[in-house]
Amino acid sequence: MTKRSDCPISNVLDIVGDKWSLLIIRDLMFFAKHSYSELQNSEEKMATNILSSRLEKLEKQGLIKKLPDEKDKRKKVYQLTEPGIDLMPTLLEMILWSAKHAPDLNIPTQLVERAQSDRAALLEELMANIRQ
Amino acid sequence: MTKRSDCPISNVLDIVGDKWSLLIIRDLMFFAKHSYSELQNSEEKMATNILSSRLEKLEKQGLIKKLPDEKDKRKKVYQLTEPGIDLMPTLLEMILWSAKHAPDLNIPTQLVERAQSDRAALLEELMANIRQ
DNA sequence: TAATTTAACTTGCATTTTAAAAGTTAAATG
DNA sequence: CATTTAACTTTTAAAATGCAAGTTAAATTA
Repeated sequence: MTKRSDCPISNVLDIVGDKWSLLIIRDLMFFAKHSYSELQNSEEKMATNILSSRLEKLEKQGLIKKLPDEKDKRKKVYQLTEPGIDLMPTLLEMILWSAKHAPDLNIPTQLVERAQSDRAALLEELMANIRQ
Repeated sequence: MTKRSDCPISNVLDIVGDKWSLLIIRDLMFFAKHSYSELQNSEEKMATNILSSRLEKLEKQGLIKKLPDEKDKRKKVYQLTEPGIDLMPTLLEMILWSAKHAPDLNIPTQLVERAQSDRAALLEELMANIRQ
């Protein structure tokens, strides 16, 4: 999406403001999915053409990078970049919002409790963990 | 949008995961816009039919409420509900992301600095301010 | 008080995006 | 060597979006 304004929120939405991009980020972030087929098999079952176009956009925007898989030449490895990893706080806040307002969902309770008691350290830990 | 999974992130995206909804929330939150025409005139210039359908959806989801304007009977007043106000931390994180990764935009510097030094209190203040 | 303007929409239609299904290509496996 | 797997691409239909114009009720102006 082309830039609509100089607003910082609008800017984020121009990059990941659709139904699917943040679910790809989620899968890379919380579920350690790194291949096309793993991403394709996530619970929400996104169409392959959409997955393909979103990966391309996210790569172009610098949120992920795509590397050849050394073990299996058919495969590609998708990884978060630093800007991608920096979306962690935003995603965490979405989880917390749902924990509060849609408590019937699959809420990662441990994470929520830790976020309430020890937010900064939790984030550091989660993000460091992805970088490793 | 119909519910795609029990994931808390997916849940938020089902509600506000499009190009426009969070800009409406932003305008109610940071720019004290409360009428249709004010929302319509925001920098990004959303089409009136889209604005109309998003307001309807946000109201149905309980993030905003629509009240008659007592002073001008032609007008409606749009207000954030508590669930809507609770999106503040998510929007703040988006601002912080852009402050870090797209520093050429219109970044509210005061807010960013305060978020870094005093996040919890800042959020309480901003949210209380909307409730008033 | 009649004419005009304003606010909040709705409608119609063209364009763009998304979704679903099937097809392609290269590499790995049996 | 045949089959399967992985990562796509293509096709076509359906849905969402964008733009322009139209509607209705209330307020303002002449």
